[in-house]
Amino acid sequence: MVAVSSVSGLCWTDSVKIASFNINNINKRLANLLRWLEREKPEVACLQELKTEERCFPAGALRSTGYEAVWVGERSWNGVAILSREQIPVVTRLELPGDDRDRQARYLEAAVRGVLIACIYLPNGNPQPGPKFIYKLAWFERLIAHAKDLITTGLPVVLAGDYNVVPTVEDIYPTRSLDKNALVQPASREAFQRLLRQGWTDALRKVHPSGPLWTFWDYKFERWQADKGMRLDHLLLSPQLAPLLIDAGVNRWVRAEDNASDHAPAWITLNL
DNA sequence: ATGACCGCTGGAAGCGGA
Repeated sequence: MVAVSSVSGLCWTDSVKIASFNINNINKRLANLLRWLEREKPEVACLQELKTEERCFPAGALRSTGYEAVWVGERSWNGVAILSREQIPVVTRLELPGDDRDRQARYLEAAVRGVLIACIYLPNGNPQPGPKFIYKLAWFERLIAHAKDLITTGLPVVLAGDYNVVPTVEDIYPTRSLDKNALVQPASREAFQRLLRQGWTDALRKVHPSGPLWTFWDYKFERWQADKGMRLDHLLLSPQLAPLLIDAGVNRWVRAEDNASDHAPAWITLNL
């Protein structure tokens, strides 16, 4: 918990930082992850692309840094985790409802500090068109259906993760070379907008209504050095949480480090 | 516009990623 003064200056309230970070292999980048946790000290961190079998998840190193964790994983690909400082997250779901045959580790849900946290790794969908794009859109429909159930409960919920969607033209550097890419397709953007219209607030855009807010820079073609990125990682707030939003941003310094993931953490602070 | 990345798998090029 970090104490921050209220607008009135007459009282103090507790601010809770919640972050989402596509780590791109948690064991390969464990030192990067621990540096980020120690410097930024989020109360809650949602991680995607663990790329490790469950038995190789570095729970001990995280506990030594002050974080309890829950996770789902599979060999080589995917994998998601929810980290919480000094409090064990209470798992409510280990998979996204709607398709019993889908074994990919892309969804995890847990209660932390009175908030329901969903950690999301939405399928990339490339190449487009093709079966992977069909899977992406089908997964998106399952997410939209489940998100509707969550919002109906009236609980405080954060939907955090790598959505693999560039929501608008303002969320990517100027280019035409990706026009066929799954991340910018009208069907992908329409699904994201339909999710928002249930009543979710896109927290980073609420705090920063316009301008670049990149969370991903491709390893190829020196995209980081040229600051040609995209906004793919999003934290969506249920209606009762939206008024509690204090601040939001991107920890860009993480992307500049040696051995960095191609994503940087996106974060919010809430006045709980 | 295209493209020169990264890491894993398997044991070589091919893949997934975005």
